[in-house]
Amino acid sequence: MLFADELKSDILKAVKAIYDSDFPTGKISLQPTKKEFAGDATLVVFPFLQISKQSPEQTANAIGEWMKNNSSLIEDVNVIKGFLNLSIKQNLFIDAFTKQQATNNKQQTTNTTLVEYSSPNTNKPLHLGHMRNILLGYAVSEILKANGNKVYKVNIVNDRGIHICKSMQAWLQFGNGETPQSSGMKGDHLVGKYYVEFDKAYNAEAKAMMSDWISGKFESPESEAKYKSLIEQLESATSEEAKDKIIAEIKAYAKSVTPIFKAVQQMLLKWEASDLGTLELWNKMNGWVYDGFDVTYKMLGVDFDKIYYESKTYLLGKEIVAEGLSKEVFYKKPDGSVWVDLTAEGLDHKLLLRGDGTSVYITQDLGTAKLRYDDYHFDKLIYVVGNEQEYHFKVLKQTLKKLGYDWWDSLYHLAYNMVDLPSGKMKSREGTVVDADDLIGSTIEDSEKMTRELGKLGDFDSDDAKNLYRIIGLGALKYFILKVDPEKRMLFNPAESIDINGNTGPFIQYAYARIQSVLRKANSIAELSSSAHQLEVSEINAKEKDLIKLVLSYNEIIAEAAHRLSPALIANYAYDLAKAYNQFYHDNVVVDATDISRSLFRIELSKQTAMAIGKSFSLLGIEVPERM
RNA sequence: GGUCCCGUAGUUCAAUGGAUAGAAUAGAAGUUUCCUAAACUUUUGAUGGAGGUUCGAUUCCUCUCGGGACUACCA
Repeated sequence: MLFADELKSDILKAVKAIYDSDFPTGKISLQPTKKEFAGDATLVVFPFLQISKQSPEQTANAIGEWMKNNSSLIEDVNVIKGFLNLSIKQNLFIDAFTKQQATNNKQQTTNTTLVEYSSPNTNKPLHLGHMRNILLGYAVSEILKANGNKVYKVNIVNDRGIHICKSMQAWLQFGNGETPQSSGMKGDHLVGKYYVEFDKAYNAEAKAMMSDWISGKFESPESEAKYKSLIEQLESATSEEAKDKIIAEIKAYAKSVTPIFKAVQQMLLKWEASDLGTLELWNKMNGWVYDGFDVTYKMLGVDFDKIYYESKTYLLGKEIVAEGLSKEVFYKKPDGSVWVDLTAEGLDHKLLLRGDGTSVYITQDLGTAKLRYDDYHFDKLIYVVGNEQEYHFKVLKQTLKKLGYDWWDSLYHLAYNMVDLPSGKMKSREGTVVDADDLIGSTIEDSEKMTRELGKLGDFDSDDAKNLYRIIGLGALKYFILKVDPEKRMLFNPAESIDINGNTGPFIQYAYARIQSVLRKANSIAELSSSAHQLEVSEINAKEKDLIKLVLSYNEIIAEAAHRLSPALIANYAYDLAKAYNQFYHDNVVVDATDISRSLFRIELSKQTAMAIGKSFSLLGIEVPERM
């Protein structure tokens, strides 16, 4: 809050003077005064009652009286119940505002922070869930940067494994050599298409196989034995639940022995053996995907300082596992698998290495965490990952702790909840995902439609207009996602698309564009631009004061948002600015040739407001238009 | 079963333990001689339930009812 430190210091003096008692600064509760009451800052006096031994009103009156007589900050006070409302002298706001330009004091820290976000698989295009991740990761990075941290944005691409082999196999079987060029499809969509093709073929083959089994035809003695034993279990199962479980097991088994799946498994083995043909195909298809992702990342305006590839890092964790074994913090089971016992930490036993010596997800994450520490010696490593992986990150941290890495507590899992559709959860298998590129495209189309309906095109040429639709569409989309607290599930209705009125990106963009228009008008008035007048006002009205307060709280908001890793805070701040400006605008003539010093002041206020909006939005990765 | 997250106007979202729980949208009613009406003004309407701690609880604790996630030799 504005002047909080100065006020607190005076309040302490008051308490000392009246009650002859020292009070801990941290326990002073100061908050902005609510709109309905007179004043700028409100002191909650309940904490002082122990010292004062008086009623809340009496205490508030006593402190208020002292402040009014002795504090150089205070103009007036009023008491309502246990709340002391303090009115701060107007000229302090004016002074602070006019000095603002010179003292844009951004705190500098030497903290190195890594933010990992996006982390896509290379077998399908990005969807709405990824967008929440990407926008959150980018915004958090920018906010930390603005607060003086040294930030590196990193991405880890899951470019290897069974999933990409599925797309590759389907492409070989059904692709007829189709490429992004030949099909005109974006590379990631093309590869995603074959992932779906795989799933179709896979299910069809499994179904055929099961009907063969039912009619007594078996492609191998192993299947026959397995099937018959499962059927026996099914017959002896008593509960519906147990039966369902066995049926699911039969289905899973059928899938695992389909020809297409066996081909995929072969392919993975060949990949791991560095088979040239397989690697070539893998490189080719991953290349398509990267080209596709790049388009989407660019469209979203996000970037990375370093990209890690799992194909290069997936073996790293094994050394750590060996190290843990030698330190005896891990243990080996008779089958050769390696485990860590985290029951003392309230977790469970966790597998770190398979019996056959291959690594699992957590093995890789141990490895990449260490690699990153060696690369950057970070003070903090923030993982932007869905909250369904909370358990995973707890295990990861505790395991690193057990290994004795003193940076284990620098890892932070920034968890976000899933995005719901009106029809329920998004499921890629059921085709109920909202594709990121489609969504961006349709939002931009909507903004175009909206703009045309409003007849806003004016003197825009077609490139300008196109750019504007893009800025507004993306602004609406990004703001919509970022204004929601990450921990909350959020509901997204693609049919209704994105709001463009109300607490939205375009509302704020509009306020910005309007200010630019005001500033253009100001420039066109020769008297003002050539004027030697100083920025001088002695009095301000309520709307001006509201706006000044907001503009001046910029640094504080950034610090708070960085502390809480909360883009939503910035989004709300930008909205408050836009709203306060609109209200200010309707109550005041900004550019008034008859009152030059007043105009200069209001123009400066407009400028500062626009800057604050622009900076806030740039932290969120949202562009702001010069006109709209 | 165990662990974790979420329940706030019809709807989508806010609220470091503080005042009469804010916005937006939808509904009702207004405002364009003026720098952008994608704006502004007025109005109707909510903390799942029961206890507890506190001067004071949407917030903290316990129980309960709903929704979800995790609890894989998948990543």
